[in-house]
Amino acid sequence: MTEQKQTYDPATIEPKWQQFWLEHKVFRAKNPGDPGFDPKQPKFYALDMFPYPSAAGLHVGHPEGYTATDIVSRWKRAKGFNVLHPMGWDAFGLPAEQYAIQTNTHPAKTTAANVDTFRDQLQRLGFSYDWDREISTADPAYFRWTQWIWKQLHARGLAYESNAPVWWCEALGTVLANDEVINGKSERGDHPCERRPLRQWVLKITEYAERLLSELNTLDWSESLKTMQREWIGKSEGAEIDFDVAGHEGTKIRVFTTRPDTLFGASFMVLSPEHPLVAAITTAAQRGAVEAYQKAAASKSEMERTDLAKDKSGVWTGAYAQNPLYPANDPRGRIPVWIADYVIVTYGTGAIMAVPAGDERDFAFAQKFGIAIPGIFAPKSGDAEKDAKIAQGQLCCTDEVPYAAHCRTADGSLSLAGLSLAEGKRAAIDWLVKRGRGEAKITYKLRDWLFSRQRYWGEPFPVLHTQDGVELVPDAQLPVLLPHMDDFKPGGVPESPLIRAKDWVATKDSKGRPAQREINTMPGAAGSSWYFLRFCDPQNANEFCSKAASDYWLPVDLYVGGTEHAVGHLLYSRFWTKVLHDAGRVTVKEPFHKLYNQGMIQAFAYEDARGAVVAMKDTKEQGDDVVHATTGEKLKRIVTKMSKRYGNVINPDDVVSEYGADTLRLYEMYMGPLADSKPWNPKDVPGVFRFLQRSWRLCVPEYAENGKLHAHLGTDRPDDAEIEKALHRTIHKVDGDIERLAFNTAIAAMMIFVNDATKAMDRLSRSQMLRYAQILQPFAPHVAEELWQRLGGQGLLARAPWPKVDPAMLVDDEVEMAVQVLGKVRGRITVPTEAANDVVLAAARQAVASYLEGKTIAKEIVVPKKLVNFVVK
RNA sequence: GCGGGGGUGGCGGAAUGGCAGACGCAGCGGCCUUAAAAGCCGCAGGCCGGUAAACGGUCGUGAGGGUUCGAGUCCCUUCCCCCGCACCA
Repeated sequence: MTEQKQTYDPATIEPKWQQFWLEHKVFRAKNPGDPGFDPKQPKFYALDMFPYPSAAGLHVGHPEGYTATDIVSRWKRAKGFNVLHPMGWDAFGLPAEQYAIQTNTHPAKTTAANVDTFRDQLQRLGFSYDWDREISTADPAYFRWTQWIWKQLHARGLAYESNAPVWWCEALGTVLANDEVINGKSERGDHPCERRPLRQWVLKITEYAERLLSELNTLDWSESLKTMQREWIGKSEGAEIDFDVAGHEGTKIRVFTTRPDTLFGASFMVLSPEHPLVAAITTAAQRGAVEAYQKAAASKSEMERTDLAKDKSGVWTGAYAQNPLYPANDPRGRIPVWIADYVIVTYGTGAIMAVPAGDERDFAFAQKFGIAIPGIFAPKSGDAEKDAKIAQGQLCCTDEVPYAAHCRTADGSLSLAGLSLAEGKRAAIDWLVKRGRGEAKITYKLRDWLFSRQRYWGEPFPVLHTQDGVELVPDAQLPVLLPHMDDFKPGGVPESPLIRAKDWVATKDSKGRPAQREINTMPGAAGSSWYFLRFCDPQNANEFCSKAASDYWLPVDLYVGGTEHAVGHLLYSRFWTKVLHDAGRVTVKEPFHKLYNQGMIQAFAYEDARGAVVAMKDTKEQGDDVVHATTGEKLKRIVTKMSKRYGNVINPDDVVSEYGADTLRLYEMYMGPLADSKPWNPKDVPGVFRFLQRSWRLCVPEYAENGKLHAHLGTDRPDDAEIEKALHRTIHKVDGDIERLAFNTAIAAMMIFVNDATKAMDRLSRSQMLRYAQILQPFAPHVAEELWQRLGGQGLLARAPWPKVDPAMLVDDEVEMAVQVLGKVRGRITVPTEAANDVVLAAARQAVASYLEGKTIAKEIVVPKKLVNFVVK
């Protein structure tokens, strides 16, 4: 007999099962038409936001969301669902190209290497992906269809070339989309950007603004995320109004306003400095000042412009506009036209009617430049002083208040007094429409999607520039491949590095005449805008995704990822899905039914008295404190992002080699609620490892022949009633907690079970341990599978059904109830669970008799199975 | 400034308006061991009283008020932190 120590050793268990799962394609999802596909089986599509395979490898943030969807996937499989749980690579993009420039390695090569690393790392974590569905956006077999979808957009008039100003980033050598620029700096790298006119491909996402907005309501997304999208789309309802310009017959300035009802209070007008009419209407006397202001505004970066937001600036053009409400000779209708940079050329019409009485910004401007502020409201709030100020235009009012009596035209055709705000708007618009001076108008902040980049490492456009204009590459000739190049350095404005691939650029059009290929490439978000579709049918060589496959799998039932894609990726994916829906290619209108944002995994760092973060290598523990290693200064612990600079980055590989993948998965789920940001605490990791070890120990004795279990688990024996009850409760709790993505409390429940079971070790039955392994499986699949096998479970645990909960096991015969007097617990009683109130009360009175003595009971409250409260006097 | 989320032990966090602090970490005590580690068993919010234990009292979920028999949870006021948007007419 060879007894040896049987320790829980993830390093041997985990690779064994990973290999088994992979080789036997255990997690393969069947599509309609596949052999063995069962149409009666319900489906579940659990999707992760696929990673950009960076050279740095996997970050501990990745497995957080990935573990969450994996738990749900494994649980759904056990519940009888056909589960689609795929993984792939968002492989085109700037970093690979930047890296290629630095190291002179082709991005295809580095990307392939990074993908291999990521795949290895993910496979070491035991995720139940269907690896037969692995896709990469940089794979020609994939981007062939990205190009094809782009052609669909083009065919529907949704892709066009534009020369409008776009965000140009000198440091990155490319243009960027609106959501890639934050406060005038690039999201990636934080480089300054500026607006420049360049020829670009643009997608008409604005045509879908209304649907992108209204169909948000059908989705199971967090309110905050929906709000972010709503605000990004930025719908405003109002009117456009034409103003004549004095002395410029036929010239009209059109403004957009959400408050046409305040037209009576318009006392000046503001054009953005870039407005096309500025030059025409500026008087000779003002020309110098106006041009100087325009020049200054143009040279200011967006950053500076917003920095100066507090202080209004502007210049009068010398021109006057005519308020359409007043007759031409009425001085109230003659309003000066200014230019100011608080009016943005790209929003609305780039011009506003300024109503200082009803708009804070206009009020501030009027005050600064001494422009009249005609009062237009007659509020009756009870605060007489405030009301008077508003009436006289000394105070700005943006709330709904009654209109002043003088808000009426001379002929009485428009009179606002007595109307509500909504009625006032309606009346003003009707009046303007009738006279051809304006119309109701809805405006969106959402801009069209700038869809080209001056870079090498992206999808080429299937576009030829011929002498007759743009010609598209026929479907049969897709994909248009990237040419091989050795030098990818940005070529500067406006050429992408592709311009140097002369043999590639020079080609022939369909008539055999010389033509040039489009040298811009698609942005990173192109491939990720439809990958969830390709996962449904990843190997299809004839279509981007068969309708049968997308009809079956879509929408995604659960999509988990970071909040950083709130407006970019998620909006673009919704847009493409809607376009493909309109084209009759997919049935769903929305791709992602339930979306869940995981929080960020942060880290501890230590800062000194000056508030500067001290790198981890310069700190040391001293008793309960952490001090500066050289100066000995006591440091303060803070929670911050993981950063190379601070030296507090946790590498998932290290955690796996020290504790195993099951521990990593479990720890990340145990840290706290999935949606919360929370710091990684290395000291907490052994806690969940110990839990797995205790789970192991329930089945495997410390010293035994290899593979041997506790003797009592070798035979079938009746289940101990107490343990059985605890087990059913645990299964029930874990079920409910997975459903609501509360993995931390599910794990806590299993810990309680293991603690109880450890104390009753010799009463455990094999059946109980098998069921425990089943509920542990979604969280810690390797150790669970190993225990299942050793216990002689039937087949593979990964394919075993979820254990049944007997509702009778969830109720006790007796319950303990707290007895309160005036809300304070003064005693406890144990009564039959279904005891009548009077029985409960009798027991309760007895339990707290000493507190009731000499008092009158004013009220008795019984909360069944919980407590009794006596209100006494 | 506007919008959203949040403030609970030494730390991460639990709590359908019903016994605050589950579970884990760190801490303390014990068992095991020559010893240590590991493991196992147990204790553990603060304060006051009690030689001590049992126990008893009292305070306690950022602060202040309110509703309620009862509030971490609901309402009002206020402070602080995080995220998003930011002159969008």
